[in-house]
Amino acid sequence: MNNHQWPVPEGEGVISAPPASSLRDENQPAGEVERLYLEIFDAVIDQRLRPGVKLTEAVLCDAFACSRGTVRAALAQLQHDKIVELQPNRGAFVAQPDIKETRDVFEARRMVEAAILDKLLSLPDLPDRLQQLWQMVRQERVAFERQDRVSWIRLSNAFHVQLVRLAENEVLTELMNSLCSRTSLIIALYDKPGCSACSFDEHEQILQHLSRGDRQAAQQAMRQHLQDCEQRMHFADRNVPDPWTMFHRQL
Amino acid sequence: MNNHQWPVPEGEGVISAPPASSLRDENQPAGEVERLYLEIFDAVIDQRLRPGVKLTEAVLCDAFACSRGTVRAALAQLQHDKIVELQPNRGAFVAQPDIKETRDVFEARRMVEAAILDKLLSLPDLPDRLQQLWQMVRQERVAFERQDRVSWIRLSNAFHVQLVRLAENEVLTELMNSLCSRTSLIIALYDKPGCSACSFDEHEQILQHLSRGDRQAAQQAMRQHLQDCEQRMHFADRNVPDPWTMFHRQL
DNA sequence: CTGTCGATAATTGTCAACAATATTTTGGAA
DNA sequence: TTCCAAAATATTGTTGACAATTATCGACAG
Repeated sequence: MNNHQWPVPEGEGVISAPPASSLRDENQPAGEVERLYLEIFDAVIDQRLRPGVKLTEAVLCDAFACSRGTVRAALAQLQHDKIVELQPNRGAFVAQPDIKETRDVFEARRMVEAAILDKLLSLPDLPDRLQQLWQMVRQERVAFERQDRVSWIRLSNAFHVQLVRLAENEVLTELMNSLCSRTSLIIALYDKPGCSACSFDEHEQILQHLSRGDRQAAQQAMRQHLQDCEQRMHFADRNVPDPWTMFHRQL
Repeated sequence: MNNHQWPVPEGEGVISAPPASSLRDENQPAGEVERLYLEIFDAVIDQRLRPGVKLTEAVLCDAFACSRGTVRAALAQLQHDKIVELQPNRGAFVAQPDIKETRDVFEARRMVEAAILDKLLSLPDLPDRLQQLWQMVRQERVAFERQDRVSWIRLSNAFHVQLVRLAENEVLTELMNSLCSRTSLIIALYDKPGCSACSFDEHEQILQHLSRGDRQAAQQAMRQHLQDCEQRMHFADRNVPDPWTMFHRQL
């Protein structure tokens, strides 16, 4: 299992094997549709499925050996998470967030993550809880140094999600999970590989401020981090995935 | 259309006709499943479907004259929004948020709504935009005075959603929509009808502080408003919807 | 009377076929 | 050749049926 061949927009070749663990919680009993959901979700986040690619139902249910009913259920859920766009009678496409959505997502993240930092700083044992995050930042550095872009994006998201998880609020955790996955799509569309600076460095700084209990500095660092990320997006010469698909989406 | 007979836990009689407009945005082309989604969603928010009630697929597709595939798709989406709980091979139940979830939802709301007030206060033409909200508060008062509990809850939610909408951020709006609907479920479960004080009064105060541009007071009023609402919840003698259902949910 | 086991009934999970819609190809005329 | 129309193909939307699982009821032993 798990070594299917994804539909590729152009001739990008066979994708590498998907990673074992997902960003999302695996608390549910996980039926057939949940498996498909996670499979496609991961593929989009890892950019094995580029934004704008059409997800033909027949291809999917062939790739995963399941019926179209299952595929449709999974796609419906993904649409609800804004990971795919479901056009009536046309089919499902990996979502292509526009400039407005980019602005909204990052603004929401700045708001929510600032509030979360505030709460975290009121925890008495915060430095202890931060241990695992230091570990995570080290992994980020490794992924960055060996140019492993997929792992880097995945770990970068995981950092923010794990940070929220420390607040022990399920609602906020799921919320951040959703925002992070949408951010991944945005990065896939608008970020230039060359420009993706050392964000693990900024993560490290945030951790330092947090463990020192410096509220002001932590807030500022997080705000700057998110703002930097947003401003790395280039909307002019966008990362067009596939002229054929673009044409048929009337853009 | 729209005058179906909902499955009722005990002998609560026939439900009243559902209201015309929904809380949720109706931007999508609205397929068959979207209709079902909204129908069930509204019924839950309006408490015509009480928490814990089982939603049998056959009953639903009989009530709305559609196939089970449609019903399953709608239920899957509702599960994703935490409006219904989908137990594998057991069926769908209207969600019953527990104490922890209640805490988390209200904490998330305090965080997000505080941040939103901050943003709103930076808008130059805020007082103009607040016009429609004054109108809304008046409606709340009317609903409260004629003891129309359903309209009151609906309008109370709408107030918060509309307030967020002024910030012109789609992501935040949808987020608040989700949080408000979950709040409705919580109120249905844990609030005593008698105790639901004059919250429209608190809404009015928030508006006053906002139109005066008094950041400190507005923040405090919103915080207090949400905290009051949360503390009106009584977890001891909970509003048990149906012993039969409760039993089979292993509680 | 209570609790356990087994058969029956009801409900969900999955699938395959059909109808509706959209896309591609084909054919012909300017 | 280029453009337009219409048949042909492909894909999605919907439905109904069947298999798998679970809930209900009744018989029976303790």
